[in-house]
Amino acid sequence: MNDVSSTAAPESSAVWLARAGLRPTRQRRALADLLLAGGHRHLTAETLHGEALEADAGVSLATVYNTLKAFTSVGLLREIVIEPGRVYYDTRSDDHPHFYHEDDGTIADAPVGSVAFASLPDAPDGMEIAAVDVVVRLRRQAR
Amino acid sequence: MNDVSSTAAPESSAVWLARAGLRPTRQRRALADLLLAGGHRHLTAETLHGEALEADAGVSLATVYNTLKAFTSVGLLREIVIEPGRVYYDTRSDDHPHFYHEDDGTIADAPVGSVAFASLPDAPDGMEIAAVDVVVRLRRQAR
DNA sequence: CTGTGTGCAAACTCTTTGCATAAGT
DNA sequence: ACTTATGCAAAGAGTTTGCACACAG
Repeated sequence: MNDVSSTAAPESSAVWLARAGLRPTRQRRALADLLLAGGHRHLTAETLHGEALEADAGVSLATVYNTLKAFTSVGLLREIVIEPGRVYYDTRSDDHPHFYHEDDGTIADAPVGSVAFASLPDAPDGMEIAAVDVVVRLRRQAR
Repeated sequence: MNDVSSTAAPESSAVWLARAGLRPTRQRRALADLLLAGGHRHLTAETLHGEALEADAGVSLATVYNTLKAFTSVGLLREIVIEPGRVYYDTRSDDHPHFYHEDDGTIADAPVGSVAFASLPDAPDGMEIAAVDVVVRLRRQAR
């Protein structure tokens, strides 16, 4: 199924962690491997913990939370807040739009370049725009 | 300041409720009055409950939650999800962009028309775009 | 009257935290 | 060795829910 070993990895989890100045503990490497596997992903702490369990990574839920926060704070991940009471993490950390399927609560990247701004607001005095979150909410077409 | 009167006087909470087919109970009228006062607003259940207490409206927190949900489901309000674990309600229920001040967690409407899309993604097959949430995250300018 | 809305408190979900143990440098 | 990370379980925040009573139509 999903072989996590270094065959196709664009970059090893060790490098990924080292670059961010994070200690490459077993758990972090395991989580990083899971995160890096299969391209860009959107997942919750619970989801990742579930995957870690399946992969016999031996990582506690608390550590998953800690690690996701750590990864986010060094710019490796990005938080996505769409549903109340649930935080998604995106392995793509740049500013890009998302589809949100209201029916099943899943998140997906919108096609690259599909959202373009004709204009953006000026930031108020002394402020600057840190990011522009765009969520395209989708629902099943009424027919 | 903020000119609330578009053409007519701010409509009464009773009318507002009736139009939506909601029973005008004392609590709902009180909450609607608070919501309609002072133009468009962004608030949380806790905030509104606090205001209700100050106004001696005699409304429980549970009822505030129920009422906000009820108002939202009939299109009177709109949910805004920006911070994990906290839901904001917007008295403006149309699709419009927001400023989010990361420093203090406050929300404001971005100037009308300040955000315009040059392009929007096509909805996947069988789907349609229900809304496009745009949040411009602001932070204090680095100097 | 009849049914819907309200209030209280307990329950729930997701997330965070304290502290002892284990692992990295 | 010394420091930082991990794991467990308990605490915390925000929100939801069950049930008895009150009120609107």
